[in-house]
Amino acid sequence: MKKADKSEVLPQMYLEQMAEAIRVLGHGQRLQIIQQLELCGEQSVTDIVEAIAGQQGAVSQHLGKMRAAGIIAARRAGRQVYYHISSASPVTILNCLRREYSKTVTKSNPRM
Amino acid sequence: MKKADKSEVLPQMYLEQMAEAIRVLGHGQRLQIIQQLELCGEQSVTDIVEAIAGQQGAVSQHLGKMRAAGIIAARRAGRQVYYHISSASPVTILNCLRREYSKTVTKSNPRM
DNA sequence: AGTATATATCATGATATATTGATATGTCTA
DNA sequence: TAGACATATCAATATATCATGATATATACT
Repeated sequence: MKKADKSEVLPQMYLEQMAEAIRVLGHGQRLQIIQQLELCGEQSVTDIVEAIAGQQGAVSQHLGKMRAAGIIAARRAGRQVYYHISSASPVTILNCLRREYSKTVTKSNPRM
Repeated sequence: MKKADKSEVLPQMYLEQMAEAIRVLGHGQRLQIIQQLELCGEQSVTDIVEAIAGQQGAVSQHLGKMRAAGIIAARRAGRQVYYHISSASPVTILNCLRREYSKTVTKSNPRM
């Protein structure tokens, strides 16, 4: 097992920003979108709307939020806008959680 | 439009639960706590309160939330309760983001 | 020009989460 | 037992996030 990289403790301000980034991923439908993009590489908004059976407006807002966070990026082709994952982190994080998830959920502990 | 291979895609319900788990980490002070525990291995509530300069009640609530999510665990010793990280995911996720963070932030793209 | 299509944005009510101060619970020690 | 200390919980309010329906913008086509 690899020894944790004890690189310095990050100052609270950075953690705040990281927390913000994490929160962007903390939404079921947004994870669905990430999964979809992971699977198909690139998809138009309409593709995504269909794939995850969402509402157009809502999906567009999710895409906007994730784009603002740098998680995904877009390219316009005619009237469609194609999105793709632009950062490794969501995939890494999802994989990490998929792994955690497959384990039996560890119970917490006795009441105190 | 590409047809999604549904077998590899996690069902929305799981994603919803994952999103919930992710959201627990999406909070600056909670990341501070994780970092502190990562650094010190085990700490009492008071230790943590001091280390991150938080309010006792708030810190206790954060700890409770993270414990409920299985991220950390606790052990009582006398009147203190010592917490430690009990799941790899927060560390993995934090490292992942630390890595992302060190890169120059990629700008998104033109207005559409 | 006008119409259809794709996407983005806005306004808002509903819900969730955070923050704070106060108090309750549990545990030790004199 | 009382009193101090450590932790947890509660209640009230503030703030953030979501979902929805409506509308705006951008592009293509005729």
